[in-house]
Amino acid sequence: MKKPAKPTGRKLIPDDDDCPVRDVLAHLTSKWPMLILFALMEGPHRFLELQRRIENISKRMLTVSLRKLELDGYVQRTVYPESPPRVEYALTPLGESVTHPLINLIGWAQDHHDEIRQARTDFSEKVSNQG
Amino acid sequence: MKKPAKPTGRKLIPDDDDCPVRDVLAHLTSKWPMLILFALMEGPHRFLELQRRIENISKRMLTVSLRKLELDGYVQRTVYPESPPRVEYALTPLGESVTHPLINLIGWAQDHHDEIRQARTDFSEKVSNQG
DNA sequence: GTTATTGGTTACTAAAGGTAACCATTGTTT
DNA sequence: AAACAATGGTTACCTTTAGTAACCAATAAC
Repeated sequence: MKKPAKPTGRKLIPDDDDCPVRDVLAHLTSKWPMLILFALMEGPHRFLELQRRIENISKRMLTVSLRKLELDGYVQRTVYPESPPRVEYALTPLGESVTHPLINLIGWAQDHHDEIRQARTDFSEKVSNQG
Repeated sequence: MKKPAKPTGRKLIPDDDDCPVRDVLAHLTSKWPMLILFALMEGPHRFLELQRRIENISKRMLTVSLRKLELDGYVQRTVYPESPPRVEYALTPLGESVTHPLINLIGWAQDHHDEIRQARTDFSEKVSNQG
């Protein structure tokens, strides 16, 4: 059953699967994947190096996030058959490519962090004044 | 109890609350908030206009996402005391400002969407070949 | 033989995402 | 008058994701 035509405006995005916002960015821009990509910008890292580098990330979340980044082609995982095992994670060309728009966004966030925190304070005060 | 000094590398980010990635971007870049910001770039919208515009978003998710955007100062909510009620959502200057880095990111995602889907296919094949 | 290192996995709980039904108000249709 | 639609939500509920702590096998050092 097709959806009935909606009266107002046109669709913002054609379709769930074809929508880069939903399909690409939601994977990329959540908390841990972004921090992992930034760590890897400085060169390949081993698993526990990444964990030590990114405070407060658990092994599980690191594994899960790295797998997602590998799945989408941002990160290359290389296992060296040594003992204890050595596993290196490195950016692919696609991963390097995406760091540029992400760096812009990070820069914006740093520049406006105080402003956003002020907005949160103002909002709380406004709400409590209104009852 | 303070954490013992970690031996390898320095911290990527000083502290959870001071980290713009965790504090700013994770709020901003998830699926619905980004789509809402893009809709509002074309001008103020009413609640149900937004819902019709952004396919598959429920009223609850729209409310929740709009409240977050309002809290962080990206969106201004204005109630006109009419009946039936009229509520308009519009970008603040901060909200307009953040659209620029977000548009870059969207552009990247559109340009590389096929590449990412190919990477997913390749990864699935690689995994199934390895057993 | 206990400890530490490696790179994870498993079982579990807490939080967020998401749906369908409902609400009060007013205006329009029957 | 009764039913229906439109407004902008809220409530109760279920599902999916995020996140934690404990555990694992293999090897080397003490």
